[in-house]
Amino acid sequence: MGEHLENILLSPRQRDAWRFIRDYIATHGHGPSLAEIADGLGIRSRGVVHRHVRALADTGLIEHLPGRHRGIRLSGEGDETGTRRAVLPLLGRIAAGAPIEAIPDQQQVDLAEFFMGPNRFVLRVQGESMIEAGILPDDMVVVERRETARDGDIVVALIDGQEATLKRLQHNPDGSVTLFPANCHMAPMIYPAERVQIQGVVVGQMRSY
Amino acid sequence: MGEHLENILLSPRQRDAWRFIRDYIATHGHGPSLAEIADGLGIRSRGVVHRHVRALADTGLIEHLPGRHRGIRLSGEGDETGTRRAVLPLLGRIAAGAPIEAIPDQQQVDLAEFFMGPNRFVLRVQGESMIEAGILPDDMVVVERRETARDGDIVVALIDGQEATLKRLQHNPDGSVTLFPANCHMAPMIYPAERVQIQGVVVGQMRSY
DNA sequence: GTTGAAATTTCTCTTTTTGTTCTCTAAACT
DNA sequence: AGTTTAGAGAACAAAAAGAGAAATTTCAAC
Repeated sequence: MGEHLENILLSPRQRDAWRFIRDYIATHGHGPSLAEIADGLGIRSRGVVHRHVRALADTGLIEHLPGRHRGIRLSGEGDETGTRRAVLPLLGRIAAGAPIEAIPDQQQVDLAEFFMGPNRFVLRVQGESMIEAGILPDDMVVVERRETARDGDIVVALIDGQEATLKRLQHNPDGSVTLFPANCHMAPMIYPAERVQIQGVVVGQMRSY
Repeated sequence: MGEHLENILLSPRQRDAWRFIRDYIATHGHGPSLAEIADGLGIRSRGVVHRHVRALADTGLIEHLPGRHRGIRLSGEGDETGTRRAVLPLLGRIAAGAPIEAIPDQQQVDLAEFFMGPNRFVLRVQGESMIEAGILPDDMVVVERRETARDGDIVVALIDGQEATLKRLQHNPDGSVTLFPANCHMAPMIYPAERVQIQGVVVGQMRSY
């Protein structure tokens, strides 16, 4: 266990950098250059990035080999005692015709990366209106709070300020909107735009058996 | 020591602030700034918020690192480094007929609790064989490695040691097993037990839009 | 090896954001 | 009366973040 990472607190920007570095290493297999981090974060100055990197190294989150090109590595953070890093190995594709043990090159799926984001929340689904979109009763949907959505998005819509439903959205040329259920036994509903208030857009879905 | 008496010690406005901070950290992964809290509570003065925050810190509900930007974190949470707690607020049930903001008393969904467990891994789904069970192509399924399963379980099955598929399992009286696709365009398949090797049971499913 | 592009480090300076400390006001409650 | 809770707003201090440039080192091609 070693180092206590207790009293550290990353600033938002440092967290951005840390996220970028993690993703970069996961994708490329080696560390990013300062310029690449800068580019990834929309920073124009490598000096700024260097400051962030050093801050991250101070916390122990990364290992920083000074002077080396791409001298950034992730430092021992995988192996805590089975606690709650929401990470599962990704073994590959099912129906691919290979025994599972045989699949090499394990990636990892980070549930946090998969689902977390600003202004997101979870709703439990009631009813079968989206069943043909693979959203079953009692599933959980991850919703990002937003007031507008694009055609085809699955949205949480509030009708007349009263009834909240999960439907697929489409704007009509005449200004009205149509809410499509994904269920052939239910009819689409057309409303004037004023009566429909978008509360969020579905960005994820999960189910536990 | 005797500080679990939160509800008694907090003034109404302090409780508002406490709730806001909790939700903010849950969704954003880092603490709010005083201005953001002020905005969230409809307060125009950061000084007022500062007073509330300090009161909350005195009760021990939050930890307040003085001077630091966004230096608020939930006490007892040593993490918040880069390993975001995979936690989202659960707002309630959709199709329940209430505006989302109105739902009180937020629970939290911990993605780790939801999906993590021993011997679990993730597979990306290929093909439409389980589409009527709400498992679509490119979904991820969480599989728990197991060699036996019960009737009705969705299993990862290896046939003749060659082809891995996702099907619903049923044992037949004669010792054979039937693998049911959840797709009316595909036929169930019956195999002698020796040809079918269970590799795991689906315990979860997730999708990202 | 030598060389030169690419990368890292170290500066200084500026801007933006945030936190802290005031004083003053007002309502609600004892 | 006095006390508690709450808010507004101003003024200042400090932290965080960025720009840009110069100096230095690494590293790979030659």
